[in-house]
Amino acid sequence: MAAVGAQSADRGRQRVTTVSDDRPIADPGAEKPGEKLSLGVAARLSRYLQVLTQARKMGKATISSQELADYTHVNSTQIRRDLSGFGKFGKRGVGYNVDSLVSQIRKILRTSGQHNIALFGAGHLGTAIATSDIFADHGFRVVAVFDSDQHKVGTEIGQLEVQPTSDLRHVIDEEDIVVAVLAVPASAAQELADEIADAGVKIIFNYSDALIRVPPEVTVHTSSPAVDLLYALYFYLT
Amino acid sequence: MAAVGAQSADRGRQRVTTVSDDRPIADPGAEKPGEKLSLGVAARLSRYLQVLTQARKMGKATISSQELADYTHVNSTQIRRDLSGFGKFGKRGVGYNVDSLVSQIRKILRTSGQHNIALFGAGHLGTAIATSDIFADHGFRVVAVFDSDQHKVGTEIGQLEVQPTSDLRHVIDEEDIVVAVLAVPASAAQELADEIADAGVKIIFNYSDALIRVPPEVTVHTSSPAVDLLYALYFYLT
DNA sequence: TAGATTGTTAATCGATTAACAATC
DNA sequence: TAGATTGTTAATCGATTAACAATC
Repeated sequence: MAAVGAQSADRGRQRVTTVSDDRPIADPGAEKPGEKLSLGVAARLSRYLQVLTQARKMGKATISSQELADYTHVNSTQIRRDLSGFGKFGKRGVGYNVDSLVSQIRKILRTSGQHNIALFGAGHLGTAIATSDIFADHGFRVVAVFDSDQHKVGTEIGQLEVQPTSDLRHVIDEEDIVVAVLAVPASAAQELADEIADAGVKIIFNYSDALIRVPPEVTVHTSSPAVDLLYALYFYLT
Repeated sequence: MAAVGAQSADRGRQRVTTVSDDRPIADPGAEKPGEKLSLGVAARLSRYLQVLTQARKMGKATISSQELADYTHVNSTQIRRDLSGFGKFGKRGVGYNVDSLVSQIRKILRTSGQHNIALFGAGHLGTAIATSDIFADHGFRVVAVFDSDQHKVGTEIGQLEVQPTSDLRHVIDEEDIVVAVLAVPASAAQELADEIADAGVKIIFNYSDALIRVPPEVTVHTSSPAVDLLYALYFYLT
């Protein structure tokens, strides 16, 4: 798993271990819609979703747990087990319908809706992000691009006009933005993160290599492709 | 967790549990240098390395397991446990020396050396990658940039001249390249991956949203920030 | 039907964590 | 010293997987 920087968000998720709990004992294997997923299950479901989305884009109608296993490197038994906890989504002898599995998993992850994101930094990386559809494919819409460079403010990226960073508070409020993507130099990251967190954003996706401190209610996910590579390399070298 | 193609790499690492084994009983907790790390341990060590590298860059001399836990969202006990399996790297009452922990983990992951990587695609994303030091900080050096667009060939990105994709075989051979980074459109990804795999590259880091099929000896890691976001969002929404 | 693939069980193994003595 | 933090234990919990009946 790409060390997804989201071991995070583990707070308040203590599992009930004592019997003194007053709720009925959960039917094992049948996940309750109200129950929180474990970190591992949520991570794997996300991963299935990634491959399914790609597969759908390429016109694939059905996919077997074995194919999914080939692409995700998750054991096929575990995939079937993960899915069967939420319903019987597959057809024996055939596999899973790609379209319907995508929407099932989205429902489980409660991310069926659209989410607005704000992008900070209109350099090469910011431009690449704003003009690609990697976010759009998963229900995220870049609704604002900010840059602190006066020369970039007012220029267009994709279909968006670059706005001055000083306007962030207003825009975040107006557009109901929960996610911010940071494509800025490391030197600017912490100060910007402070402002963004203060403006009410809950998830910061950090592409800089700065260590960012945020209040406990905010989650930072730092992208680090080089570390993912190190991890992959380890298994190649050994 | 980053599910890089290595679920299968877990073999031969069975813990000695019965006494009927003819080898001496392993000192539990002291990992053998010849033993392969489990997927989880390797992923977490990579993650520690990421934070440590950032911390070092910011001039931090020592770090406690609790601080590391705050940044990585891995339990502090587990961090100490992971590390103590390889030696006593910390100082009680003080913490871990950042510099020395970086080199210890690199040693454990066997990625202390320099690795040459080839970048495919000289668009915005490719340019962002080539001009950043995210890879350089972890011992990866971009030694070649390729693009199939004749207009881009010959131009300079960072300190590298863009080369025609048709030269890839020669360059990969010459420069001993094991890792390829794909920053190309999805439509070009599979064909390019075929050529790259055929030229002997073992790890492909895919930034496109194409599903890529490769021979078994090659590992594909597909970056998907949107899915990482979905995952983070799940824990925010619940 | 025959072949393929799911859904599920049962057993094992590894991950996780609280707690605390050791010690800087 | 007193406070802080590591290293380690012991117990529990969840993840993993082979195997196979069910069934499309």
